Amino acid sequence: MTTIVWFRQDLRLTDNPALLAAAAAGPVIPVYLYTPSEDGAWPPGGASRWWLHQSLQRLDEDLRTAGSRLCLRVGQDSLALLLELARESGATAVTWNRRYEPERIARDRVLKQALKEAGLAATSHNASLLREPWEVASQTGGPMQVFTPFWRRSLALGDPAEPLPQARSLAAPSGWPAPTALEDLELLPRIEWTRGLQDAWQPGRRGALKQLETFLQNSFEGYSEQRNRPDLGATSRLSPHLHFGEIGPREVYQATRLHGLAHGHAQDWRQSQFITELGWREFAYHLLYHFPQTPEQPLRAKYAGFPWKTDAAALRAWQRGLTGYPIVDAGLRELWTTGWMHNRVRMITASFLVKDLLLPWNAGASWFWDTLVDADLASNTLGWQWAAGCGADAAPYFRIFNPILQGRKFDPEGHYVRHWVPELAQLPTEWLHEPWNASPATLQNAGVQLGATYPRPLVDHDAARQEALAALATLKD
DNA sequence: TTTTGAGTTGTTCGA
DNA sequence: GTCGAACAACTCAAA
Repeated sequence: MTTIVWFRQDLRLTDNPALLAAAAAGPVIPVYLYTPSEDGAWPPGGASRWWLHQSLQRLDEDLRTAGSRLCLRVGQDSLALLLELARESGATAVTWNRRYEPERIARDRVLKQALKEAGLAATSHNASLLREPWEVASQTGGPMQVFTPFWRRSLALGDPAEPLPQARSLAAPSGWPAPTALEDLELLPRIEWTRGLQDAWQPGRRGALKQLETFLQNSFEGYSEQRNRPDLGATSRLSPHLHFGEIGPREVYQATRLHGLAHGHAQDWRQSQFITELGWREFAYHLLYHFPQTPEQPLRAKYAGFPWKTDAAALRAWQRGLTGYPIVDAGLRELWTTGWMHNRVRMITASFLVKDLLLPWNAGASWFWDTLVDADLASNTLGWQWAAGCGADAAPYFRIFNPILQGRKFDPEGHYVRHWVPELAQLPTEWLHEPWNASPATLQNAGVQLGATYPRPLVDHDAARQEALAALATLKD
């Protein structure tokens, strides 16, 4: 039996249940279908497309090493493309690993039925989550909305399945479908702006494994404290690799277990902050699955009436890292340049957008969606709703980040700000996170002219905080 | 059914 | 400078 293996967000050969099952049954035709219109309101943004281009190239190389190749197609309709590929190749089965975006779930359900009606076997698998979103439930069978009990229940189900081995060999079909060039997917921008991405990342399986190994060796031990320091590079940076499935969470889980056992953490590696972060990824998918409206609508309905402002100039200043708050600007510039932002700084910049500027969280979510290489509908939605206070397990209304204190606390030497906001690099650390409070002589010595070489603060944080508290008070039913 | 305890990531104020 | 309390009320999960 020849099987079409439909790659989606599982761009790897190892721990890939769809591929393994197909390879056991006979020849396989690996395909990737680029159909952005099927992602509804959330087609991949520019940074994600760049990553996807690189990752598909790496996947094709890996498949060729295994005696196979990746067949690409572009279109509007996955079903039509799959039926056409089946006709061309004589394949009698289609298999894939599941995606969990609401739009995709609905389409996949229809598609699977249609494939079966067309006489093709159609099966799907789980490659991207430790547990299916419906496996974890409260005692009454409903969805969980608080992280800690969710994760406790998830762990109580036992360790997730071990990762699957790579298929030993991939038999080629009697004839390959007509080739489509990767360039025809037009994933790369017409204007060359991807230098910063290229310098920061190595997309693909090999880069993912290297990243994981480096992280476990160097940063796993002090992770629970150092992960909050954007100046230290102590996070795993696995998010884009996980998003595209170049490595699976089961593999990360097992590698962490092996590392933990080898380093004397026989009991407590499961409770480690790093494993808990995998738990947050699971929780994000759980929430997206059970509350499919949340990419657009606040989970807490009363927030639909929040008096957000409209201020295109302020939004643009935030997007470009020109708010006048150094830690905020550093984060947004890191994002713009590398397609990624440190998690602590994501919280700071998000809090600034929604609480200091009173701009809608959706505007921030959209910007992140366009600029992140790890843009993931589940995680992005959870993060922004958390920051805005309208999501599950949301921050209490009075938790408003002070960008000066956050900067001092988590970038104490100022290395992070100096790197991303070089026009402030000569300022003494004392004033780095609040340049407007430095004396004229200090500013002059550092070559800083507020309002000229670096913006004055867009808003006064203390006043903005009061305004946010007042706005939140209007929500009381 | 009712009750109870708890809830990723913070800041400010006053003693 | 340090420390603890207050900051709303709500929702969820489990007993």
